[in-house]
Order: sequence, then structure tokens, then C-alpha cells
Amino acid sequence: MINKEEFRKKVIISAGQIFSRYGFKKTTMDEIAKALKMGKSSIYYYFKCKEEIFEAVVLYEANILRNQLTNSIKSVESPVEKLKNYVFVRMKAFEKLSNYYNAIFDKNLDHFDFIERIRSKYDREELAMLRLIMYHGARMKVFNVANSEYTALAVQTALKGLEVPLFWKKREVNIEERLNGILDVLFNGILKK
Amino acid sequence: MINKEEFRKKVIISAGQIFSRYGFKKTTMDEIAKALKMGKSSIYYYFKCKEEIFEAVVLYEANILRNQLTNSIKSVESPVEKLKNYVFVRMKAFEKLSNYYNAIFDKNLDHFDFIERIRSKYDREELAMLRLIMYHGARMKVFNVANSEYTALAVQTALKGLEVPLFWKKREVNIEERLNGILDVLFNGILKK
DNA sequence: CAAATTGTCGACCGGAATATTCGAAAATTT
DNA sequence: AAATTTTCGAATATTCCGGTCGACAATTTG
Repeated sequence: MINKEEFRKKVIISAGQIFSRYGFKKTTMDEIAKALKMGKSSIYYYFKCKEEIFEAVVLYEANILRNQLTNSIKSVESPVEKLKNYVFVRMKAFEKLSNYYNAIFDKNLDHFDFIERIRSKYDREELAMLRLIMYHGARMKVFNVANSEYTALAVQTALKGLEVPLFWKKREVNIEERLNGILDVLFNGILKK
Repeated sequence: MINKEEFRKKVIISAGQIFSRYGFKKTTMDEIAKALKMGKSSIYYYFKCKEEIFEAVVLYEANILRNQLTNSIKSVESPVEKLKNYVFVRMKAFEKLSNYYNAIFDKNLDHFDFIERIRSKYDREELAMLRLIMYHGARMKVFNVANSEYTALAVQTALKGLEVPLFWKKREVNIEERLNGILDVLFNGILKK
């Protein structure tokens, strides 16, 4: 291997797929090793413990999500489209990530405080992005928002409401439907008539 | 509970969902019990062991599949449609079932010989269905098959080829695409010009 | 080349998780 | 109220799995 960092990334990607399928607890080091065609012990040369791998995976995925979101709003001009894109990409990502969360909320609440740190950092970033969208929409006289800060917060809260059924395994509920509902209400309450 | 059989069915359905998600090994009796809102020990009143539950689940699912397949070919008249329906239903089912198999093929090859028994019985039934379709198609002068027995065997072999990437976790490959490819080739080689 | 460093791995350990048992007791039937 | 069926908590037995260790292969250094 040329580079230690290089190999760590390989592990992260490989382990990420398994974690996302089975969650933290149900994923074994043996599986990760086998997926890498490697002895289990070798992995410990690159990572201190299983938890460290998980942490790296979450960090990595969070980064990808951030980029996807940024791109999704840069790719269109209209504020409406920006918001729509943002919300859809976000939901898609969280749907995929729900497995990670299911695993965490199981028991190990004490450990994994790093998840909370990532989460709150991400929350702040999200708020900034949403505020930007709101501000931009207001500037272009498409949105009717008095205070973009507060409106962004409201939107964020609504989006979080969508996560709940995603993580609380009530899969029957059609998320897409709800999402469209929220967007509909949102726009009709926000758009200039 | 009115009836022991009734309750066994409840267990089978509930456990089936968990097995299909996590496979045999990664599914715990605790999870099954919790899903049933029941003490773990109570389940042992109805089933001898975890393996017996799994066996019952597989049996149950195989039965459902058989019915779905029978219905799918009864629901249309045209031989082409019959074959198409059959193949699609079959693939859909196997996609769903792939988790069971992943779990089994992992290590426990010694146990679970009952799977092989089910499998070979199912194979024979499938062959019979396919032969019927072939025969019917020939009768209606839509298919150009000399020996429906051999043609059915060929079709079955092709279908099994589709399973491989399904179970061997090469999820990237688009199965639907391959399936359409196979059907295309199949019909153009089989249909009367 | 040899010494040092880096990387890989099999074998092993101990604690945790988990399947299964058991007896007691609740619930239901007789 | 006795008998039977069903449930369950606690205990047990067993397997699993994260992590360690030392040997050694591979590579680098000098």
C-alpha cells in the first residue's frame, strides 16, 4: 500500500456499505475484513477500534451529503427549485442513512456523543443554507419572508418532522407523499400570490 | 389464543420480516419476541428452536411464491405474456429472498439441508410450469419448440443464471436490464417469424 | 547484505450476547 | 377448584466477536 490514508479510505467505503445495511451492532469486524479480503487483525493497524471506523464512516458520509446539498442548490436558479432540490436530496440521504441511526439508538447512547457533535454542526450549516435560499427567494421577490432566519428555522423544523417516521421504522407511511404535502403547504404559504 | 396453529402463523409472518432483512444469523430471538410483544421464552412453547422457525418461514414463503407464480400465468392467455409474467414474478421474489440465502450460504452449510430439499422440489415444480407454458405456446403456434421438456430446462437454466448476481451481492448490475435482455433473446429465438 | 521499519495474519482470550431451559405462576378450560 | 394451557423471568449453556499478541513476511534504509 502506497499510503496509509489511501487504505483507510478503502476501509471506510467498504465498511460504510456494510454498516448502512446492518447497522453498527450487527456489523462484525470479520465481515468488514472479508469484504476487504484481509485478515481481521490487519484492520487494527489502521483503526484503533470498531467505533473509530464507524466514526470515520459517518464523517465521510456527512461530507458527501454536504457536497450533494450544496450542488443541488447551485444547479438551479429559481428559489423554488433550489428549495425543492435541497429537500429532496436531503430526504434521499436520510432514507439511506436511517440504518445507521437505527443501530445507534438501540442502546449505546452513552458512547457516540460524536454523533451529536456532527449533528449539531450539520444543523447549523443546514440552517445557513436554508437561510440563504430564503434570502435569495426574498430578494428575487418570489418568497414572501419577513425574517429569513426565522423562516429557515421553521422549514428546518418541518424537515425534521419528516425524519421521525423514517427512523422509527414505520415504513408503511409513504414519505414521498408527506414530503410533497409539506412542500405544497410550504410554497402556498410562502409564495407571493 | 384460540389456536396453536394460528399463533405459529403469526410468529412465522413476523419472524419472516426480520429474517428477510437481516438473515438467519443476525436475527435474534429477542427481536422476534419483541416484534410479537412477547416474552422470548414463550416462543419456545410453539417452536422447538430458532432453526425450526426459520424452516417454517422458508416453507411459508415458498408456498406464497408458488401461488403467485401459478396466478401470474393463469391471469393471461397469451403464451408470451405467461412467460413474461412468470419470469418477472420469479425475479421479484428472489430479489426479496436474497437475504435469506446470503445468511445461509455464509457458513452453516451442514445444517439447513432442508433448504436443499425445498429447493429441489421447487425446481421440479418450476420445470413442470415452464414445460406447460412451452407446450401451451407450441399448441397455439406461437412458440417454435420441438421438445417442451428440453426447452423448459433451457429456460430454467437461464433464469438461474440471473440469480447469481442477485445472491452474490453484485448489486451494481442492473438485473432488470439483464432480464429484459434474456427475455428478448429468448423470444426472438423462440417465436415463429 | 543486514538491520530496522512497516504491514499482515493466525491463534487466542475474555467478556458479552444469545439461544435454550426450567419452574413457577398467570390464564383459561374443564 | 382442579386440571390444563400458556406466559414469562431468571438461570444456564453456548457461541460470538472485538480486540490483543507475537511471529513473520515485505519493504525500506543505510
